Amino acid sequence: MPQVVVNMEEKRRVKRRSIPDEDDDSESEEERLRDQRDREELERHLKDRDAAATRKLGEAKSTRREEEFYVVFPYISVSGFASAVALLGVQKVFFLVEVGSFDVYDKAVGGGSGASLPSIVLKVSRQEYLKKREEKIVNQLRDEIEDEQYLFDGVKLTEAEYRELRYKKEIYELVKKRSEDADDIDEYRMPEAYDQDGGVNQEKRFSVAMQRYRDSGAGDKMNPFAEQEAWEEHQIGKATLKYGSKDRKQKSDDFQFVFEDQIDFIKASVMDGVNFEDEVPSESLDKSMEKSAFEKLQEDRKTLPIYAYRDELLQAVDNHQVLVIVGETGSGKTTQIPQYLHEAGYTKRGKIGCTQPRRVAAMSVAARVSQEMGVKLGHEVGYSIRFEDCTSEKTLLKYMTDGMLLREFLGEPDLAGYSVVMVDEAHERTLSTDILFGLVKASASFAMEMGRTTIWAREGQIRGGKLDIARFRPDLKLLISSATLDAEKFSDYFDSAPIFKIPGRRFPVEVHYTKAPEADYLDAAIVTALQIHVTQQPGDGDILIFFTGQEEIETAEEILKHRTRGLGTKIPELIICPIYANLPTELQAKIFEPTPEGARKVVLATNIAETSLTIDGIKYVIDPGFCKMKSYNPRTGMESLLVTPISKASANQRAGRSGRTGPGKCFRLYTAYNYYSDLDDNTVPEIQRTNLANVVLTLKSLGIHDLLNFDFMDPPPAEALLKALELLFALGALNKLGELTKVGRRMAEFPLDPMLSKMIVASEKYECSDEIISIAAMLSVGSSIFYRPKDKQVHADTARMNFHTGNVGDHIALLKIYSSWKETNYSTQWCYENYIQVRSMKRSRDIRDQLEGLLERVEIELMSNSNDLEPIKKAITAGFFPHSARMQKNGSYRTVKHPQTVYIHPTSGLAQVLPRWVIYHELVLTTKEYMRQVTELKPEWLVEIAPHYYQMKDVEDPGSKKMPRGAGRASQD
DNA sequence: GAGCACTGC
Repeated sequence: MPQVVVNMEEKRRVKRRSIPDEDDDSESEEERLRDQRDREELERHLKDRDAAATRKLGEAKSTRREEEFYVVFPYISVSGFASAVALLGVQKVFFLVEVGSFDVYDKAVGGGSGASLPSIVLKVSRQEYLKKREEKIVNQLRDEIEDEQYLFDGVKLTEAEYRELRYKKEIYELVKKRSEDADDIDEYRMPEAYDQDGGVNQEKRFSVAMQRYRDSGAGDKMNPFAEQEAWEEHQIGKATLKYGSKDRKQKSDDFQFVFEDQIDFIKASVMDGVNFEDEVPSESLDKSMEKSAFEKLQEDRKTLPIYAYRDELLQAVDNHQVLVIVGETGSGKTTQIPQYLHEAGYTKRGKIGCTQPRRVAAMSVAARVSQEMGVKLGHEVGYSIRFEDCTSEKTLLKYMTDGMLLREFLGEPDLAGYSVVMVDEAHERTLSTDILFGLVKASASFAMEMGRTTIWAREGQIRGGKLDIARFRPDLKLLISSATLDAEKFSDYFDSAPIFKIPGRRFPVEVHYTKAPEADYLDAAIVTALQIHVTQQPGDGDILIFFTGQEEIETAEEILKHRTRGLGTKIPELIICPIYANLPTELQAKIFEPTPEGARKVVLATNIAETSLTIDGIKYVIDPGFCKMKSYNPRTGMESLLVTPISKASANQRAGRSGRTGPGKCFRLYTAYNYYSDLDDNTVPEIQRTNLANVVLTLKSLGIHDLLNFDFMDPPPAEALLKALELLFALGALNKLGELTKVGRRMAEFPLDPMLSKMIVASEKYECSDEIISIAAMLSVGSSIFYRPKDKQVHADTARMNFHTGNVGDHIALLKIYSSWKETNYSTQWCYENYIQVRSMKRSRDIRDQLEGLLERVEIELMSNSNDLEPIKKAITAGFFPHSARMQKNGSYRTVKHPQTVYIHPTSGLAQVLPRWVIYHELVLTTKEYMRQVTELKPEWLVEIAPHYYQMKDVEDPGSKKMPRGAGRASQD
């Protein structure tokens, strides 16, 4: 029976593991010793093949030819074990693994007896194993190759065909010779029971074995050899031919691809499937056909795993103010919980809000729930995302993006309209959820200090991390839903809030690791994909490979095309689908097209496929273990994108992508040891690696003064906070006491970086708000405006330079782009002609519209002054004066305030012009320290606009400035 | 002569 696991018991268990010194030493000591033993075993294993650890390509590859390797037998019986030992010439039992758990090494057991063993990993001799495989090659190749002999004589071959054939022949000779030498084939015979003629007819033997395997099905645990056979078959298939194939040429290609360059995987664990067998009961299917769609939806609701927990859940919500809900994918938590709460009457006291990290999620979930409730979207059920508020007075269930709720917080700090707030997907730890948590907790602990009475706090009264404008809301329920890993952490953060667990529904996923680290993961990924493609039935599932970015995806695409080119029908068709966020939308659609019969799709994706979009039909996931991650250096104010190893949470998320429509497999291009010891448990939360200027402004405008003591779940580096405070002070958003000024209050209204907000606020003075909001909108869509296809780079670049005539600077160029587009009545054709991405332009139009609305709110008149660029540049300077740089003699630049050497980004219109003084939008660290989006300015503007920040000595002639201190040049020189 | 993972307001 389902049960509420509210749970001190559960908590204690986990505590014990993480804090070993606590009360029960004996057990943790034992655990520690066991861990150590496992570790030692593992390290020994690693030492055995230490050459593998090299980063060099050649060496790493050579390790694939090691003399010993490991075979995994899951669910094996004792007799099965004995047969396996005999069959494979086992040299050593390496260790035992419990299947069905990630904690392979954690839970490895020492003994080998017992009636039902868990999985066994055996160390076998490669040579022995090869012999066995080769015997099969001989049988299958012989006839075909002999058939082809005549080709050498009569027919003129192409070079490729000739080599192919020769290669095949060589292998044949080699194999034949070896099996003749080793006249001990019988030693490797399949066990008698599998061998109807007791003997020599190898082909029959294999087909019998294969038949048994097919009959028994992959998941059949009654047949101890089923999985083993499947595994072997897979191994054999990888190295040789597709079993039963009639296409000769295909086989030779297999050799070309896989035999030479094969990657060995160890199946290490299985992510258990949960409840995947209890789909809609079949007998109810017929009945439901007759019912209305609405009734059917109601029935579907009852088949969700969460349905069984409905009453307990409502009880738990009733009893606790904060509840952490652990619901795995497919449990139905996002759609059902708000409905349950509504049915239980919570909506009588106020709305139920449910936050999502992504816009599409908020929209689609709302649409689904409105269907289930039989109401029109936007009435009782609605959603609210930026640019689109689909709610009304009637709305009771409101799905929204987390950033949207944060914005609402600004206008309504007690969330008066809500009776329940549910933060979904909290484990993703977006910037907004982290801030929301801090805010809610501050208000909750404030409530606890003040007791049960409802209290209005007077503004400014309470300091030290507590809200001063929030009203205590003892009736507000907070639900936090998260994936398994983080639940304890959330619970601890919210003063041991109870945890409610709901099982999910997904299919099991086999996880395979490489035996040795792969030095070139791009190549390894491609080889693995081809291995899968060639050896597995087409049509059984598509492949998803994770890469770090566009460039990698493009090269992978080329290599794949190159390797499959000219093979025509020799291998099943392979459809290559690249996907990344910057890919034009019409090309993105390709991945959602169903795979044609007899073909296989291979999707080359960035992280976008990890959470943001789901592709049906994926059965194989290849995970090289890297992604690009933004990091921010608060000291230099420099951002950079670094290729970083992913976290365990990420790796599991990726693996799970293969088990959405059926059992899946995940091939990790790193070793199990890497996984357990090198990968972090969780990705560093965004709040710890980003520029906090906007966060600080938001919190300040909510009346939170003491940011250094604000209770963040994972506090950001103090340096980043101080840097943000310093910047806000310089911009005039905060006064010397760190309090929000009038300027700051206006700035906080804009959903932009504070420097952009300041630029807009300052545009009032320079009477050019119309132009400035266009620039701000263009700047905030970022760098995806220009479209630069590989084959038309020159055209794209000349098109771009057209906007730079007169060396007006990048900001003005962006303005020109926007206004030209507007003049063509927002023409798509115009965008194509100028190599500009329509999507980005539409987005900047949306942002601009929003900003225009907000101008009214902060009472800034929309004024245009397009003929004179100087006021526009001055307004930009008013926002970006801390980002000034001066040219040095060698053409590099030096930032004025916190001196460091930087360069103009080559894509800038001013890259060749090199003005004496520039102002830049952002610093990025790529191959060099670059300033992106640069505009020329007059140095005296700095002193005029920001006298508190610059003095004359900062901006005078470089000649005097560059001299060392006290070198005798007075500043008046 | 570089190179922009992904969200969100």
